[in-house]
Amino acid sequence: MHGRWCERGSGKWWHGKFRGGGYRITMPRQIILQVLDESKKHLSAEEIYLKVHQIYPAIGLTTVYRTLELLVKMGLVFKFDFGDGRARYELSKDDKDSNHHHHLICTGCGRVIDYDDFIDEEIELIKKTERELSKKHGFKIRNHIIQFYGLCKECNVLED
Amino acid sequence: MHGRWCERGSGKWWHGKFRGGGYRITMPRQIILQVLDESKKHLSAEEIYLKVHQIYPAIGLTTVYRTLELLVKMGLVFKFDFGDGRARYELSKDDKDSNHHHHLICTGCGRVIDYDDFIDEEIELIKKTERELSKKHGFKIRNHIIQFYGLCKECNVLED
DNA sequence: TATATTATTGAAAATGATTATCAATAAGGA
DNA sequence: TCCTTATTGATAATCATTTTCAATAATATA
Repeated sequence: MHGRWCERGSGKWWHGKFRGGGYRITMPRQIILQVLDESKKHLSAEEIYLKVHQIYPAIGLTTVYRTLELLVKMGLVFKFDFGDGRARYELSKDDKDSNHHHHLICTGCGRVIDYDDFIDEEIELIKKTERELSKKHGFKIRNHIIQFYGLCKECNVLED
Repeated sequence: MHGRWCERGSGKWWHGKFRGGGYRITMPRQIILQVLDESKKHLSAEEIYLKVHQIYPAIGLTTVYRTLELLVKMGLVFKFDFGDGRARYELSKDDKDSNHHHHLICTGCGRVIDYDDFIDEEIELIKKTERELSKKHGFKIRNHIIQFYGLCKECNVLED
């Protein structure tokens, strides 16, 4: 259960981040976050717009883009690119690495497979690498992308 | 030394791949590959076009795009996206993992740092992961992207 | 080597995702 | 409730990448 998007008073986990940044809590922003929260998949701006539009038709595509940009800047949302010309967005609740995953992309048909059955090793290594890079280059690392590219079973057959 | 792009007879390492695929070896393609070969950095289509244009002004931007697309399809070139709205291209000579590297990207100013001083573990783990994914999902993995996102030293200071 | 076939090319137009503009609206503080 | 100003939505503008199509040039063939 995710709770109603319109709960009074209490406010959502992200309300503080908004207020702290001087950003207002508006209907479009609430709905866009709701949509992102309810769909675990990486949606394109247009897909988000369509879902948002079903809940609250008055919201325009421009606002969706603007809000996503803001959310990315705030670190609440992560923006991916799978090479098909449109960006994908995903809520980046880094609470205990839940729902975190990497991607396996078929360059033949564009299919994207999420995988999250990392070996613990992988997570350990990422953390270690982050620490090293952070130290060496003075970066404050916030996120990472790991994507493997190749041909899926079907596309493999068609190949040469 | 890279040799002249126009060597006779002998032909370049990629001639076979072209002939085998039924693709013709043309001047634009030779020059584009030359430019990619001489510049180790990830260039955008426009940047490639400008360099190509200096060598052989008759080549148009369209051809650059088309050729890059072909090279990517053939697996000779790899296409990256750093989130600034334009794709980057890099020769993917997978000869002994030379020149292979990962990226560290500043979401503040867009700066991109390559790093290739992997921990041995890192390479091992990637290979292992590739094997596992390959087996589990039936993919024939050809390449991967690993990118860390964060704020560089300068942008870090400006932040909140 | 000359010729036929057809992949490739370049210029210009089209596309499609994303961004800027600007007047109207609504959040949140006073 | 009123005021200030962030936010919004419709439209137009951008800008990277694709498509179109007639002209050209790389190979195969004679």
